[in-house]
Amino acid sequence: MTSDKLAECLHTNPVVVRRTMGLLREAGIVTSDRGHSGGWRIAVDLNTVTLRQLHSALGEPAFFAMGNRNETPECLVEQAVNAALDDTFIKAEALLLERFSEITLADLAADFSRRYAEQRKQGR
Amino acid sequence: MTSDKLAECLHTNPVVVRRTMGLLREAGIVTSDRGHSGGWRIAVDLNTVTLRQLHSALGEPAFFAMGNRNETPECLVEQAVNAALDDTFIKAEALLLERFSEITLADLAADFSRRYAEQRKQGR
DNA sequence: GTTTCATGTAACTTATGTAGTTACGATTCG
DNA sequence: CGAATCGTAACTACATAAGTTACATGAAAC
Repeated sequence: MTSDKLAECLHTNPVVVRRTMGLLREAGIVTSDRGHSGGWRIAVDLNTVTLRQLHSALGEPAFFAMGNRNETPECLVEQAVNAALDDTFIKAEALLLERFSEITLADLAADFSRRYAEQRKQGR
Repeated sequence: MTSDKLAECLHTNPVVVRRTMGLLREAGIVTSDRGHSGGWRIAVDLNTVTLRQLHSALGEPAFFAMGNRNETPECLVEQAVNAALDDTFIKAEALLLERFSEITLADLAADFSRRYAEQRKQGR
């Protein structure tokens, strides 16, 4: 699929698509071809790609909105707060990563197919 | 403590302090007094205030950086992704809220005192 | 009662990060 | 060759949060 087509599907811009897909290509998850009949193609079995791999490929963006903390503050109050939160956030992140590594693109594809069949059955 | 003094401690601006502290006042956690020898005062026992209450008082800001999802998308792919993520994020949020409700300001104060004593012992 | 010191709050400015856009070069296929 | 497509740099637009200014309101000190 071309960047233009993907951008249309995602309601965004072809360049944004290329930027993001480029990261997936660096991780070996997709390939791209230039020129006529070029575009993006999945390079691996959907069963082998997990959300965790995608997250990693995309640069491990922060899970938490409160992650903008100074990790080595001089302030003792800040240190105490960090100590209290670190443990909590580390556990929550571990939980998220674990779940992410359990979900494959094949799972999502299967769920999509189910929803698609359901929608057709209802005559929409 | 005055907003000016707090702003200095927090390396921010007095108006920002008032905005935030105002939310805590609405929740009954602090009081404010105008005029001479005015400022902010804690209104409750530190043992009774949890991080969860603070979070709630501050308007329950989002925990997750990936929370900007359309909750009722037409797109079936989006629906499938949401279904996969919702469960995960709900569990993680529950974990965070649970931990937040276990941590009191008294806990933080105690940890601060410990750190302060430690620092003094080391002659800093 | 006037002065001084505070908060309360509206309005505006600044900073930051992300997404979007334009432009054009590089490459591939027909 | 020429059309299609990605690669990428550079710029713009936008949204959000923080910072700032300004001034009104209220309370204590003298």
